[in-house]
Amino acid sequence: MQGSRKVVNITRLRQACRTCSLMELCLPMGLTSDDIQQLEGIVHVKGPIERGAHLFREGDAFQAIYAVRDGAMKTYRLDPDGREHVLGFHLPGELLGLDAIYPRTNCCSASALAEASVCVLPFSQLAELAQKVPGLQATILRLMSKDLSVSANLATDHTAEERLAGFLLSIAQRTGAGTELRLVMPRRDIASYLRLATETVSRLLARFQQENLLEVHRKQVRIIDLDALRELGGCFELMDRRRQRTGYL
Amino acid sequence: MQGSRKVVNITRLRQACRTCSLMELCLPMGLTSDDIQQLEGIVHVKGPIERGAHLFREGDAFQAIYAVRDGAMKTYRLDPDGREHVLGFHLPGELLGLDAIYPRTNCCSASALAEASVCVLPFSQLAELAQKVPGLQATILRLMSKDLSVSANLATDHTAEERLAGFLLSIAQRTGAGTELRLVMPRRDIASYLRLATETVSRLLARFQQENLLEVHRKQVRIIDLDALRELGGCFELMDRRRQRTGYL
DNA sequence: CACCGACGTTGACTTGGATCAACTTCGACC
DNA sequence: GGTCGAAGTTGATCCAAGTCAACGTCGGTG
Repeated sequence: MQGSRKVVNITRLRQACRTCSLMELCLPMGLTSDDIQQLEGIVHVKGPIERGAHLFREGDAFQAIYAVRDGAMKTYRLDPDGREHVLGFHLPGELLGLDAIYPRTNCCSASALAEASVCVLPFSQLAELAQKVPGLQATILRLMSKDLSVSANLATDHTAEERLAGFLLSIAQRTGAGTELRLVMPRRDIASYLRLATETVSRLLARFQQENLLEVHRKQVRIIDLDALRELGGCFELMDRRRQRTGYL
Repeated sequence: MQGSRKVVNITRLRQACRTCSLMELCLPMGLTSDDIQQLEGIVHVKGPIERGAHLFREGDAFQAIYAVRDGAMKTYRLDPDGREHVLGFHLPGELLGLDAIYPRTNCCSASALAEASVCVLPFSQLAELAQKVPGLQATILRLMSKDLSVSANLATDHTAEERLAGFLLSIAQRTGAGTELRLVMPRRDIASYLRLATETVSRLLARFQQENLLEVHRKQVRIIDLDALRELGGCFELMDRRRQRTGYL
C-alpha cells in the first residue's frame, strides 16, 4: 500500500485554486477568477505530511498561514509539565496558524492526525494581496472572526456531556458528513480538546449509545437522534453561511 | 456627584484620534498622521454609557466594531436557561465585537461595567479604509489574532487557582497598573468568565492573601509576590509587543 | 499467525470545585 | 444616620469528573 504511491517528495507544487475541490470552502470563496489567479500566484502545496509529522512547532518564527487540503491536522501546546493540550482540529478547507500573526511566533504546534496536505499561504504576500483584493481581505476577516466564536464557545462553561455532544455536531457539520461521521482523532485528543479525561469521553460515548443517541464503532459514529444531541450540545453549532445544508443538518 | 457632570447626551462626537491618549494602544497604532486623519473620518464617539447599560445585544445586526475609550465593558451570552456567561472584559484601548463579523449578527451582548465611552467603527467603512491603508489592515489582523490567543488560553485545561492567577496577571498587564490593580468587575463576573463559582473566586482570593501572594481589599488588589503568581498562572500572560513595559511586569 | 504496543473500555475510588445556606459588609437612597 | 438590597465571605455538604488500575481489542510487524 505504501509502495503503490510513488515517492512524492515534491513538496512545493503550484496550486490551482480554480480546480480545487475546496474552492467554495476556503479562501478563494467569493473571489473573481481574476482574483483567484493572483492567489494561486502566492500559494503552494505542501505534502504529503504523514500521520504524526509536524507542519510547524511552537516557537517557530511565523511565516505563513495554512489551509488544509486533505487529511486532518491538530494544533496543540505543551504545558510546563510536558502535558499536551489540544487547541483545535483542522479539517479540509479550514485555516491554521492565525493565532501566530500577533506574536509573530507560532504559539502552538501543528501535526497531522492522518496523512495530510496543506496549502501554504506566505503571510506577508497574503497580506499584500489582501490589500489589493477586497474579497480576500473580507474572507480572511470572516474566517478569523469565525475562529473567535469557536473558541468562545469552548471557553464557556458547559458539562462534559454538552461539550461532547457539541463536538460531535461540530464535526458532523464541518465534514458535511450528515449523520455518518468518522473521528480521525484518537479519544485522547478529543478529551484534551474538550478538557476531559479520556475515560470520560469513552464513558459518555458509551452512554450516548446506550441512550440511543448514537451508534459507535471505534472511530465510526452514526448519529441516530440528532434532535436529542442538539438539545444537549446545540449551542456549539455555528451559523455557517457557506455550507448552508439543505436543512437536514 | 451625578449633578456636577452636565447632561452629555451628544452621543456622536467626532473623535480626534491624533490627540487620543490611547493612540499607542488602539487602532491608530503604527499609522501615519495622514492615515489617522482618514480613520478619524469614519470614527465617532459614543457615550457616556452608564454602568449596566448595553452597547449592543445578542442578535442585533452587525454594524460596527468598537474600541473602549474609557471605563470598562463586558461581553456575555445567555444560555438557554437564562444564565449569564461572561466571554470577555474590555479595557481602554481594546476592541469589541470582532466575533460578529462572521455571522453578521452579534452573538453576544456588551454592557458597561463602569461608566464608559467607546469609539464606534462602522465595519463596512473600516474594511474599505483598511483596503487603502496597509497599516490599518495589519493592525486589525493583529488584534484579531491576539484575541484568538486569549481565548485559546482560557479554553485550555487549568485549575481554578491557575486561571485566577492568570486572570489577575492579565488585568495587571492590560491596565499597565503595575502591582496595584482595581477589579472593576464584580466577583460574579470574574467567576463566570473563569468558569468558576463566585464562592470559589472568593475563597481563592482569601487563600492567595493568606499565602502572601496578594493583598485584597474588596476591588482593590495589590500583588505582593509577582513571581509566585507567575509560577501559577504565567502561561496566561500574552507577549505584548505594544506595551513592552520596562521589565518589572 | 503470534506477539506487541497503542488505543479504548470498564470499574472502584478520590477530589476539586459546585451547591446550599447563613451571615457580614458595603454603598445608595430616603 | 438608619434601612434595604446587592455583593462578598465562610462553612458544610455533595457530586461530576478525574485518577488509578485492570482488562479488552485492534493493527502493524517479524
